[in-house]
Amino acid sequence: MSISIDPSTLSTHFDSKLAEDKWGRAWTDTDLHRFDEGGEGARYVIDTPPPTVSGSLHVGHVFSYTQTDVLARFQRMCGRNVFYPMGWDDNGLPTERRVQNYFHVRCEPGVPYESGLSLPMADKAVRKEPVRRVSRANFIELCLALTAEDEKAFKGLWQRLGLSVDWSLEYSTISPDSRRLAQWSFLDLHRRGHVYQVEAPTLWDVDFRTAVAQAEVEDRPKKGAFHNLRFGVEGGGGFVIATTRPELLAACVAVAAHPDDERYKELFGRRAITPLFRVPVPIFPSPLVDREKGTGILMVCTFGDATDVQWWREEGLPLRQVVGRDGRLAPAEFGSEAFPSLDAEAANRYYQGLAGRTVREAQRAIVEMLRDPAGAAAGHGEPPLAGEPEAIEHPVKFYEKGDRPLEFVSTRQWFVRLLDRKQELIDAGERVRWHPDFMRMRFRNWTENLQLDWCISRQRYFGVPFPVWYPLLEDGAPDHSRPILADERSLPVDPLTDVAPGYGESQRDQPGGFTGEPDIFDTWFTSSLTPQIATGWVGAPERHKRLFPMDLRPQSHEIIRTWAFYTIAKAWLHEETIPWRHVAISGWVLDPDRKKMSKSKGNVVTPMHLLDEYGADAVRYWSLSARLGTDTAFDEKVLKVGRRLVTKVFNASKFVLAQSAPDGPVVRVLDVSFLARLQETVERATTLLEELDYAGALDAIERFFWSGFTDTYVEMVKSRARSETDAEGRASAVAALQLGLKVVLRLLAPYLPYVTEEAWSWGFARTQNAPSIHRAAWPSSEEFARLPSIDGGGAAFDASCAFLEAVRRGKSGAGATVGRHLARLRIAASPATTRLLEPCLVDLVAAARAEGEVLEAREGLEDGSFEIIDLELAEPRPRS
RNA sequence: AGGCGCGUGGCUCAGUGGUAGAGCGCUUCCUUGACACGGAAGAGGUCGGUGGUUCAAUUCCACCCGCGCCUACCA
Repeated sequence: MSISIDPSTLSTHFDSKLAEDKWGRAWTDTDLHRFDEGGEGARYVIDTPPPTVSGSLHVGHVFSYTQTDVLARFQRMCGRNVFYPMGWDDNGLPTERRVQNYFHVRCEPGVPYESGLSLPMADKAVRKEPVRRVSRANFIELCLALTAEDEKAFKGLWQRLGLSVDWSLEYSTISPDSRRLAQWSFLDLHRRGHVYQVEAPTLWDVDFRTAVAQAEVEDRPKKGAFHNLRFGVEGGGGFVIATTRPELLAACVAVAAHPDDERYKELFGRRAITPLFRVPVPIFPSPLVDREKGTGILMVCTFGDATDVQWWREEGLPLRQVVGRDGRLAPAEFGSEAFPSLDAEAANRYYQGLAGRTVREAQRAIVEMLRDPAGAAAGHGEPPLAGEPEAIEHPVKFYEKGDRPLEFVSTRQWFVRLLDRKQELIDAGERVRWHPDFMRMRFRNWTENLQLDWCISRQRYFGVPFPVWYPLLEDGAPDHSRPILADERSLPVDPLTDVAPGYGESQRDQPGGFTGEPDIFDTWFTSSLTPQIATGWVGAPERHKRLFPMDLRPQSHEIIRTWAFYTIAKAWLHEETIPWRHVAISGWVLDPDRKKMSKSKGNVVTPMHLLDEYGADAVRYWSLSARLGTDTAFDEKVLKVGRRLVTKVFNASKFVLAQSAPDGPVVRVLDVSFLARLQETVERATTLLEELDYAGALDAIERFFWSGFTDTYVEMVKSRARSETDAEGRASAVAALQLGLKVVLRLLAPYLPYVTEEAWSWGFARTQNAPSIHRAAWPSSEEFARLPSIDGGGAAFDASCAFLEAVRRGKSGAGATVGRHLARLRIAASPATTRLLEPCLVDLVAAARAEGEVLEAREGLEDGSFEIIDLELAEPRPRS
């Protein structure tokens, strides 16, 4: 059944805003993207990345999320029952920091709860006041309130973009369901023996005052200096060590040099004496020492770096923790058992000038002390500082969201044991298909280099609490060796308000009673469960079984070591499986100078004005023309190209559907040949999309739409589609045009959902019995099956295009426009090409605006090439 | 330092063992009956460098240079 619309009833231009509003609402009202829970057919299950709702949106969000959406839409049109949820990762430090700044507050657990506290955004005046201290419960309420706001903004953007998310599957990582699953995960890992707690040196951020995991650590180049310090040796003599951290001298517990280093060999086994504090420490050999670095001999402290921690363990060294959790030097009593000294009085005098100071301040202070000869290890002689500090630049470990270097601080933390499962995790990573494939290396590389088990406890507030209490001994100290775990039926629990099993509230924090674990989980401990949260997992085991492992995990490459890694680890530890079969890694959006966009650089592009200016379809086009895994410089030109394509789809649809003819089969060679090329495009695009190469598919579709359909075929059959004399030819042309459009619109639908839906609604929605193009079937070869067969397939169409091109070139060379009529036209082609074009010639002559016999065979010409023998313009026709 | 990726017209990016592609920008031209939020034609590249394999290399291999990222590097 062919369609004929009156184009004058349609607007001249496509109004993207109107369409977005109209169709966005229609899709919501009809539950168009709803996953069919009871559906028996093939499913396609997506583990959508829950964005951190930090309040700020940028084009990077648009970019990667659209790349997922196009795959979801493709799969849905292929008839799969698509499970496409959206989550919000709302808990964690970024949120806490945003809430602190937004309301100008700090969480202070000791402060009493203020019922009904709600604060406005802090203005300038408020910011000048001292920070407002609020209780933990109030702080959490503020976090929840602000993230709810932020989530609204994100959801608005997603809907405007046309993400075909099933919003009934929306979740957040702080919701009661997520808390329950995260706590259940902890209990399960505990049951399986995968978690442990230990008091041990841990990477510690002194500003956030929390432990952090290896995955959240990054190195930053920092200026520092080698300080050469003279150490004494018991029984006389001395040597010079080099250190970048002289402020840790009081924490020195040993001295080490390379076992083969002739300079220091005779020192091994003897004891060194530190300057200022005059602490005797062992001198031991270690192959880990680099003879070339510094002076080749170094001091071992509590703790300057990871090697110090290693030596502390291996050599059984004592603990002298001088850097406190707040980043200041803690009090120390020299002459005590922990801090021995040959001259305790002098040591304490020196240390008094350091205690309470920050690490930076302490370094400045101690360097001055070290210039005093009285500080020498022997109590006299040369000053401990040999020469001036030598400035160097070296990498320093920072928490990725922190501002001051991390310290190793010995604290009690919970860990998930991973180091003994490296190989299993690497193998699991190999069983997942990575797109592009080389991203697999990132995962492998990271896993192989893993140094520490996963520290999952954070000394923070807005997050999922550990479902754990501890008994209090008679002296009131908690007994961490006997944690009381929550009953899994009681989850989620908050041990700070819920009572430990077997106790009464009156026993909280009383000797002989219990105390709640105040720590919360690392955010990744919960976000690594997004597949399980989305499926329902323990609460819905049957559903979980149906949906897990999932099909697709889209994400960006910088979080392979966190999100992908932890998610694979969790799935392995809990169920000995992989969480998903495919991972699609999106690239970054870079600024036009190819620099990473970041708030601190101030080069972030926000998306809303782009949607207003170019329309959602054009913005999607920009996102979808970038290949997976490839970083893309933001370029507004591509948005313009997208908008041009949208316009073209709109106009071409209008034209095609305005043609009318009685129903009839496609019979003409040109029409069949055109459709043969289209069919190839369908096959190619389908193959590429199945391989997640949406950008390659778009390229193929767009190229055909533009140069095969609108620039050429439409022009070739314009005349016949309106013919008053050739009824059969007219029917064939209109049928082919409409079939072509019907196919092309569906090919473009996942990319440009709004304009294709609009055009679809003009007729195909009715004739195809598919009210929405997004639930219409993806084009397949079957639709081309009833066409007559012709020799050469698309060859006649290709030759026709080349013919038209030659004519246009000729006209342009003669200074005429495409539409100019020709008084005379003679073109030569090879005999084979002439034969091939014979059945198409009527159309081509009409399209050329010529008359009569125009094509003649000539030996010696290459097949498919044309030579203009004669071309004479007709007199310009006056406009009627 | 190791690994991975990238280097193609002014710009953004495709692509391929056999004559180099698109869009933008640029030049010239056009309000033709879907479309000026359009259209036609044209100029513009020794495909980072050097070797090698091959009848043939921009494509495969080796080395080098430049850029980016990941990992390691706090004495």
